[in-house]
Amino acid sequence: MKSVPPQAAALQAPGLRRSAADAVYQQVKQDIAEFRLIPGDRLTENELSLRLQVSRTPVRQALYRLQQEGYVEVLFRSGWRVLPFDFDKFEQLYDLRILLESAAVARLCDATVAQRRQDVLDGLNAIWLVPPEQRSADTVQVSQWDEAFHCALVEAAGNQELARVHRDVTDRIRIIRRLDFTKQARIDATYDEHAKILKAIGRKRVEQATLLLRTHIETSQAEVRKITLHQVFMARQAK
Amino acid sequence: MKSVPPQAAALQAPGLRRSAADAVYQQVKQDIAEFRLIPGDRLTENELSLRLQVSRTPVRQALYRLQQEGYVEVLFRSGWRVLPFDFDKFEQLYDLRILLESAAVARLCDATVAQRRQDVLDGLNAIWLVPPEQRSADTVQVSQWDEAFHCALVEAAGNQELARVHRDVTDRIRIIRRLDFTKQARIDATYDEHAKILKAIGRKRVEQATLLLRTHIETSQAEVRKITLHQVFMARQAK
DNA sequence: GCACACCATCTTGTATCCAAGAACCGATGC
DNA sequence: GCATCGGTTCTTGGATACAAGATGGTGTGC
Repeated sequence: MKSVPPQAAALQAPGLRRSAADAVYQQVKQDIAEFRLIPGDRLTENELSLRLQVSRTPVRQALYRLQQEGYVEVLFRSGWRVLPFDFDKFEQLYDLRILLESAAVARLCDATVAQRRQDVLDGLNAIWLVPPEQRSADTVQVSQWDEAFHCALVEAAGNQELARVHRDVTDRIRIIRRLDFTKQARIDATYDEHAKILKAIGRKRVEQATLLLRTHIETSQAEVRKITLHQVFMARQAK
Repeated sequence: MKSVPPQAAALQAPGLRRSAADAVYQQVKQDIAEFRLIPGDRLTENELSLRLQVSRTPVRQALYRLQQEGYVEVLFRSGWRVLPFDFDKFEQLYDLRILLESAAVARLCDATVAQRRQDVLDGLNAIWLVPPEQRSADTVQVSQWDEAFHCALVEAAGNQELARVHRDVTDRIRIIRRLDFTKQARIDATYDEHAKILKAIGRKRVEQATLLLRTHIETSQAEVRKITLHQVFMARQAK
């Protein structure tokens, strides 16, 4: 008989061998992003290991990884805490995001555009350069596409390290960024602005493309600035 | 693999309470940076725990952290390996560094310079704006000051997230960057260029300061591009 | 009622134990 | 001589045991 340690079904991704520690990491990160764990919440390793049916070892591995990435902190012999909201930090992450994406778009406008980059741009055009009646009204869908849009631009610029840092930033602002996609007006604006940016890149207008991108992100940043803790709580209740 | 002497003493930092896992992390990272562990070297958790006189638990914690930061990789049930040199990656990290530091310096030149930033600049001036006869000839010292110079500029710009990413980049390129400070000519150039950059920042010449900085880093990048694996090995033998 | 000491409980940090599989080495068949 | 099979050792991933200290509640002195 094959002895298998008891594990929650959610931890066994079919066809994808990942360690228990990875599974715990993904789960907790998702719990934070989807407001099941609220910034400021306390948690213990025992609690998590009981809930996810693994021992403390992979739980600890996951928590330390999340700590390094700035999601949680360990209180010496006194449990863990999901880091409280720090609006300054979001502001700085948005700043960093503008810097990284502007640089990426500037490079995309360069004369020497590889075929692979063109493929990426074609793929994005197929999503964002569509007639108004073909636009998606699904907020979750548009939210995911928006992330993918910005990540794809950076990936296509060719610097993997830059792309990695950008992915980290994307992960960290996700929790607050998604609150920006609840209004239809913001979705429409996103379609309009992404279309303009793509057209500018296609015509290799460096100045125009970077300016449009910067304005686009700053608009989102300004919206996020209006978000209050109260609103975060409301979004959680709605789940 | 070259046998490394036990360094249990280094694990007991007096007055500084840090966990065994932190100590192992620092030790291994330093071993890599100082060529005691060469890219490509294999190592096992048992070996490390014996050498550093701790159990496998903190060793594993440290290794996983180093893996996340891109220093080592785990081979499933077959030990660990210091990641081989990837010159493309260094190139990309230098690119990213130029981007981050240029942005920081541009902000430092802004009209609204806080007092704290001025303090940082004064501190840097005291080191780099000295008469030629007062310049340090100690390559290790200058190498450390060089790192501190660039990090201080970024810190002073006020975006902590940007500074954090920049610190990570600094850590990752250290191993190859220090090979750039073996020649006296490069040390002299560093003094000259840092002085020019500081003066430009002091006069708030944005264009001039960022251009000088970019050229300064690109020079270093070009030197690094000439470095071969052979040279890395030589530097190690000299230890 | 209130401050304080003390003790039981809880939590993380570290050590050790076990399971599953990779690697290696030697014997064996031909 | 050479390939192959088998088992022994080694390695990581995970589970459990133990240690040191933080926490919180309770009882006591006043």
